[in-house]
Amino acid sequence: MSDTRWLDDDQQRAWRSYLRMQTRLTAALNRQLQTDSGLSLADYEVLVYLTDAPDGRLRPYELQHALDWEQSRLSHHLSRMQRRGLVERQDCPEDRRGAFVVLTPAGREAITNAAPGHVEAVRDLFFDALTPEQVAALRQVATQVLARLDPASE
Amino acid sequence: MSDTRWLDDDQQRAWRSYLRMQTRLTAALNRQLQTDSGLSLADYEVLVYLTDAPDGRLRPYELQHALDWEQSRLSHHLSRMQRRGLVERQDCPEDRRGAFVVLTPAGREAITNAAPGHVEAVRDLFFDALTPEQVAALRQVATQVLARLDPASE
DNA sequence: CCAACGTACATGATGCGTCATCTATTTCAA
DNA sequence: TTGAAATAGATGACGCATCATGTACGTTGG
Repeated sequence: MSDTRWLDDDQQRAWRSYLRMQTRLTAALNRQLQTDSGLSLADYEVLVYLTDAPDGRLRPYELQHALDWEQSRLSHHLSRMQRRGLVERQDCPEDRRGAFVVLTPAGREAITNAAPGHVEAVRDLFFDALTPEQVAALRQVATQVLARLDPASE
Repeated sequence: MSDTRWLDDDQQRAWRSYLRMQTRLTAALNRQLQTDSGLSLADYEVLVYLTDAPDGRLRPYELQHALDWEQSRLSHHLSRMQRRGLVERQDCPEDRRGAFVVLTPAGREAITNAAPGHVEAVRDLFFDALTPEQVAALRQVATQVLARLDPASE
């Protein structure tokens, strides 16, 4: 109840463009990964962090913070990846509540095979369409919006 | 097999920032809409287009092109919205394969109630974080990436 | 010491999105 | 005109994401 301040035409157009880019770009990247490697974007990100970890092994909560995912999303996702043989779960002796997620050889192979094509696609569809200045500007935009979303991030 | 050209550090950082903004921003907007109005972002977009149509009525394929959705996504989504009483389906006499989607009074009420809060959130989380120049730059970025994704768009 | 509280993780339900596939109708060309 | 192809739409299966909740273990203050 009150006079809502609507978006002006420029803002509307910018917003719609942004939404459309987002939808299409992630769809395209997902499709590329899926058809070329049988992985989803989410799989890919999980595997990246595991690959960079010592022994390909992390506590789920570490992964969760690195990915900025909800806890239950990660848990469900790890279950599916485990079912497909990409990761394993191990008990954690130091904290009996906890666990470890470990990259399996199949998981390591999957990310190794997937990475070149995915990077290629990101470059082709995104970076090659933009100037370095635009990339820098976009990064700045993202940073400011993130600060707005989560004032406590840093 | 060959020397993949990886992303440099700036590109990596920009890419991660972008992905994180995307995830968090849509999550925040979805949550706002959901808790304040019981609608999802997808519901909202469907209702917007229906509201702007004569008699609140469109052929599904028109809606599909306007939204830039896959056909089956729309069909499933309309089924869910129909189940909740937000829209109805009607037969189309001119093309017996086809149909109409019509806004119900409940649907019209839902979008009317939801719009101010949603616009407010978009403004607050997005536009208020950015300068007009940044908004223009982002729009340009989206346009270029979209052109890259779909050379035949226009 | 132990009760209260916090943390690590799992699970079931449900909505969302894609793919593959199916049906019905229209269109178009030989 | 008729058969092939294109178009409009629905549906089932399945992976993805969130919310609510549950369980087990650690931590801490009295």
